[in-house]
Amino acid sequence: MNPGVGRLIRKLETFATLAETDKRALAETVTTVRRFSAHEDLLREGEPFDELKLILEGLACRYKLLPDGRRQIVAYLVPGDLCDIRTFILKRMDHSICSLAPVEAALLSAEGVLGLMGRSPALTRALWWSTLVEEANAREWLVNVGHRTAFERLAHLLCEIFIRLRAVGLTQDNRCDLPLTQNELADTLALSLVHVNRMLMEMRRAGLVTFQNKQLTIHDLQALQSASGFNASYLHLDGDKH
Amino acid sequence: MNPGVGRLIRKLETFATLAETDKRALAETVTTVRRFSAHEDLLREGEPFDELKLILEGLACRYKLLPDGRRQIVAYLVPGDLCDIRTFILKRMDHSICSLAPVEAALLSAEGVLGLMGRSPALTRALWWSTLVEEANAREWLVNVGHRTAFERLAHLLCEIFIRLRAVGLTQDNRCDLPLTQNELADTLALSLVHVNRMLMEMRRAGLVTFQNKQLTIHDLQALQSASGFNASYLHLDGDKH
DNA sequence: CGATCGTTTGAGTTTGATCAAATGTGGTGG
DNA sequence: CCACCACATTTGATCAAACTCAAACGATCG
Repeated sequence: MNPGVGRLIRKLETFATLAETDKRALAETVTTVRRFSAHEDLLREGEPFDELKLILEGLACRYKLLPDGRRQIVAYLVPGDLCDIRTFILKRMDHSICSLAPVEAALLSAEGVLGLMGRSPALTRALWWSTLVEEANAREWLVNVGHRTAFERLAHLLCEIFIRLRAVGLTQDNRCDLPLTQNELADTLALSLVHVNRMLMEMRRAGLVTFQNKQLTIHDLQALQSASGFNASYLHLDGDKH
Repeated sequence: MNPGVGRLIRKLETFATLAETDKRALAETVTTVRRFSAHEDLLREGEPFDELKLILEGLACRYKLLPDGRRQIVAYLVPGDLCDIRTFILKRMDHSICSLAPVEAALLSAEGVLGLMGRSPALTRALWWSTLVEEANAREWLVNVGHRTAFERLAHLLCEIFIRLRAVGLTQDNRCDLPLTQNELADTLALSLVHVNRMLMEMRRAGLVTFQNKQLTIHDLQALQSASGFNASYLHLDGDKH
């Protein structure tokens, strides 16, 4: 079985202990692994589905387009995240998903996962949990965009990204790969590209953060957190375990 | 059984047909009905729980406080909405819930609902669905606050509120009671009170909307929708039915 | 070695915030 | 019924954060 599924299972197990049989069965729903290049849509608004995508490697985002062509990125997807579990329930996506860097995704049989959910309430609840964590994330972003200054907003986002990547083992010390452009940060934070750039420079000058060549280095996480009012609890990385 | 539960059941049934026994059992989890006055917390961040609250009457909101005391309202709750179903899963609330007007809420036995969910996968999925609709709502608000002008933002919010209230039968023609202050609109839209007032006046002058004495009158819903780029699909009021 | 994409810098503008004060309204108690 | 108070709305004036436009600079790549 593909080892990438392990990240998903590990994530779900921060919430609930799953039976060995469930874990094995989940891993067996993987049909193929597919690669996407950067800036390719993994899933488009309103599209049908017969498979679920699980991010194994790379970085992707959920986004919404406005009539005038501007884009709001509403979430990031890191390895271990499921793209479209909500299509089981909602029938149509109200947003699209796009790779930011090359992505490797496992395709899970929708039928298989549905069947599994029918047999395992524990798994169902674990998947429900994962969507609630995303909801909490969206709410925090709303606060971020609504009530924080540009500097705080950016600092908050960088804290979040770093800590999420650290949780899945994708950081080294105080650094991580972050295949984003300043433009994409702007689309996330609802700021202009120019202003994002200025805030990044300010952070660099202040010795807080360096973001260059797709590498993010956080020189003082503590300071960055308090500068942005960051509190990781909304990420639910520790225990919601019952 | 309390008739107010009917609104919840009707809402859940836009998603899935529920068995008669499930519906009856759900209604029977109601232990009491409790009244809250305006501006009273129904549920505070981090609080324990042993009951679920279902809004029967009135208006409430989810909100988050910032260290500096400013407040972001992140959702409204109307009759038929459950306050805290996510505490089953998340264990701790990462936000609080407060009444905006006097509220009547049914208290459901948490134990009872949990038991019911254990026996009825259909109900579990219906409740999951209801949380996903809230997530979609939060994402749309993120777009609203991030990318729309003050005028559009306010127009969009008024469309949403009106259409949600209409869906639960709480409008008369083009009017509805809306027990909100301009200050609360400001906390929702991440605008200043003064600016919300100016936008409201502008809408009134344009003959689009009147909002006075806690009464909202939408003179031209069509125009208001197109002025704000409103598209109701994120509310999932029609069919996600399988 | 252009070409393309991303970053950086400067100058001027605008949206919406802040501060301050007037006006309106509803409720309470004398 | 009136005086008063608290709260909500309205208006004006000033200010600042972030935007837009424009252009230069720097990498990376075929």
